[in-house]
Amino acid sequence: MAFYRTLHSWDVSPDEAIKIQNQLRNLVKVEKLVGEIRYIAGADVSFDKGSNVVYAGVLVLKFPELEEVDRSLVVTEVNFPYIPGLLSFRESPALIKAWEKIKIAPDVVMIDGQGIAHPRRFGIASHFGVLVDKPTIGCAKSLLVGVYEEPKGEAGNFSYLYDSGEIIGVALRTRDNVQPVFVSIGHKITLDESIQIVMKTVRGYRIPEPTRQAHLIVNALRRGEIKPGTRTNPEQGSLF
DNA sequence: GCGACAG
DNA sequence: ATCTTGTCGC
Repeated sequence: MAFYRTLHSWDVSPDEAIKIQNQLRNLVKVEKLVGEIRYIAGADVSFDKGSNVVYAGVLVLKFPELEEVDRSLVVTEVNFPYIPGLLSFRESPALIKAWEKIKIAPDVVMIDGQGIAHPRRFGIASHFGVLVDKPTIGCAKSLLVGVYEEPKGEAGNFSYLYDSGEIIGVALRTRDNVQPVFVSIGHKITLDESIQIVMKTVRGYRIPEPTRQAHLIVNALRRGEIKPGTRTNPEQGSLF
């Protein structure tokens, strides 16, 4: 039963959603991580074609081993459409439902989407971070806003992402000569730490393990290959 | 008005 | 996001 706070309704119009973002953006904190990282979580959602059924999941991995220690998978419905800049209002409700069932609260959460690399500096990673009051990192596969120079070809190189003259994130090469990912601060973390953590959780694929594993698991859930629930669910047997 | 636009 | 086989390159 991980903690989270309700700061607003999800049953809002796009215009109201924008107002909420402009209000909550002031709650985002940029600060160094406190203490060592013991657990890192990955969160993602999956959909069927033109369906409003959402399959959401939060996976908790031990750091730096990246072995799964907890998971929460839920199936719900959504009606808010996908609108660039308002992704959080479509995916966060389901992610929060999965989050509240987690037993092991992670020290940092990696989310498939932008953090402050957003028009109003309040992408889904920042929004989710503020709601669960945990450090979060935004790791997106494509660009939403900003300009950047192509980073050098080898893994580990990055170039800053700028928007309106300010640095909002980086284009980070996680694999040699492979399309970079876009990393930005979500909440309660620094950009440097975010970059380091992403690189430390990359295991041979472009996408770092937390979000990659979360993506694989919610897709398996959508295809009916696995059932919703928690790692500590009686129906699923014991932990180890 | 035109083009861009996380998942 | 999702629909999908083969194909090019390290």
